[in-house]
Amino acid sequence: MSTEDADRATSMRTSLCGRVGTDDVEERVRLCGWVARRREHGEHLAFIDLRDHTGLVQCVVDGAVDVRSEYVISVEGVVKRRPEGTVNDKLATGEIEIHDCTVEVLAAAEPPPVSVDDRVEADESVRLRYRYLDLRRPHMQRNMRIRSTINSSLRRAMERHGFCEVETPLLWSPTPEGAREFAVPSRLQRGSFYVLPQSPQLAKQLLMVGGLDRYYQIARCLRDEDPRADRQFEFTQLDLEASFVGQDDIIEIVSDAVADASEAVTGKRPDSVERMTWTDALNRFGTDKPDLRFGMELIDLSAVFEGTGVRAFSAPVVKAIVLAEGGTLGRGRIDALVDRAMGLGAAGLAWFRIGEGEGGGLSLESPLAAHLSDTERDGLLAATGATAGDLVLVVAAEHRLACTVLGNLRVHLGGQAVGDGPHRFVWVVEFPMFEGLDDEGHPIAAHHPFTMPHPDDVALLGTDPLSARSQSYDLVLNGWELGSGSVRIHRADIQSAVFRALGISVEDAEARFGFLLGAFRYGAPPHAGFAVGLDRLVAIFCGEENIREVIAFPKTQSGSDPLTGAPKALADSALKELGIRTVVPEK
RNA sequence: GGACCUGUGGUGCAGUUUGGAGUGCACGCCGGCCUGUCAAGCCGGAGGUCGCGGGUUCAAAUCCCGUCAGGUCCGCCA
Repeated sequence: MSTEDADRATSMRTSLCGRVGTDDVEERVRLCGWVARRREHGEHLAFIDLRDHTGLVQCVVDGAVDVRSEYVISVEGVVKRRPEGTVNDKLATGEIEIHDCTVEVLAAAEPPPVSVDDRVEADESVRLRYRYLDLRRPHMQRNMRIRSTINSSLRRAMERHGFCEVETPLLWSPTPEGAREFAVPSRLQRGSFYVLPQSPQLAKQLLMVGGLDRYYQIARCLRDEDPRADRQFEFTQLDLEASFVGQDDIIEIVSDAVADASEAVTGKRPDSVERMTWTDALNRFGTDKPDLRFGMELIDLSAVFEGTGVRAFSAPVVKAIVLAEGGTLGRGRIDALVDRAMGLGAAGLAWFRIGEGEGGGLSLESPLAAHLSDTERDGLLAATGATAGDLVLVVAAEHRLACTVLGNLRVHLGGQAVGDGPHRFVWVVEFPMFEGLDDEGHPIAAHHPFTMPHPDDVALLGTDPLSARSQSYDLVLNGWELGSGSVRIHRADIQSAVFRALGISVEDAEARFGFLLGAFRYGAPPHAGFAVGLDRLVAIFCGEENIREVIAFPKTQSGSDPLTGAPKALADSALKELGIRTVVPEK
């Protein structure tokens, strides 16, 4: 991480706690910060560890100085080398200390309800209630600064590529479809509402029609969907859109930007970013966001069990994963895996412990083993390549389900903590245009209705829409979806065909997206774009498994903010002004 | 909307399985001692609606029901 804190001298301080060193010996300094700890040694000697965002420095003071934990003080004194034998090599400033100190209390403090020490764990709800104290912890300071470093390197990358930063409205127009939107009542037009944008998607397309050529923004997006470890109501994206570009141009630009960010944080650029098709990702990893840090790829056993007599394997697709040395898993653990698979929709999960057979071969141990023919047993062993001590897990189901269930088990069994290992970026391309059917039998847009179909599949829109691929692409890092983008439709005929496939009538489209379609009538350049989820990117670079650790003031899973108490009831007068009556469900 | 986990002095935990007096540990806090500590040390002290409500019982932190809060996940996230 680059920490260029040149000269931070102000009218109140001459240096920073963590920056005072042996070069400053015999210098007179004035430092400001918080009292991290105080160690008393009788009437006329005490040590104060003074903390600011750069670190700790030890101040030697008279025992009469009455300062306590988290007092804000300024200390003026002389930097001295520490006496022989008292150097603390656990401290960056451990070779020196501040002597002859004059201490001024700038603000007294009550004992903090949560420890500011990184080594002391605290419950997250307490941390969030006192987030301002939690943020003082070196760990949170580090995360906030990594986030800032990433932001600035992304901005620099975008500027270098000729992108223009434009701010788009937060008060936007409802476009029913997609994520649930946060509504904002209009005071001047009672009964009407703005919504907070799920993303600046439509705005940035209008910017392309507006001839901006290349737009970017570090944009806040808001979606009223249940929060998770990797999701908050509001989140931040590096949002971008460019004209006269295709998929490869966007992939190149975004790859370059995230490589810059990676280099800014870790000091080295990631290896060239792989690409795989959505179909490959599903078949090999059982997910559209593969974690490439480990193997355990899905193995297709459909051919082995074609026409099988084993009822459990009579399904369109039979797939497996091998858990190396998983044979030692007890029945309890295995049963839990079966439950997990069934919870994900599988009819069951078959398992085979691989053992040493007679005559040097391999044997299968499983409730199903006796039902397998010799050919099936050999086929299973050959296809999986499993060896003695391994555990083979098999799911037989419809194709998509078999893949996703095993993909889930693969991550569950083989996945590592977010912070572990290298950063394995991968582009997943050629997503399907549509995913499944809605209640009325219309295909559901996989990305959004403005996504350009794959050039080879335009004709499929009218005949077999579910087989049509799109020109959309996701960036995946270590199993986390970092962002997605697509080439957009700029031609009216293709847009009509997509709306038709989606079951959106001309009137419907006009009512919902009329402003965009209108804009497209006046000369829309071919354009494409992307959005990088910054919270997730920062979390991974910080080694965090939860994005709340990289957000200054996050909300809980039920959407409240323990610090402010939000959300709260509005005063009746405010409601009246907005023309709102609330209906609270009876308890 | 659903499943599971957690809730015990300011903080982190043990105690809950097998009901028997708010019992214990560590940190912090307050007071005292201490001139080279560095998560200082030693001595003493204060601090509790065992999340909340109900039930079972002679007796509930402990068992049962409900509820609230936090977390993980499913649904949801064009």
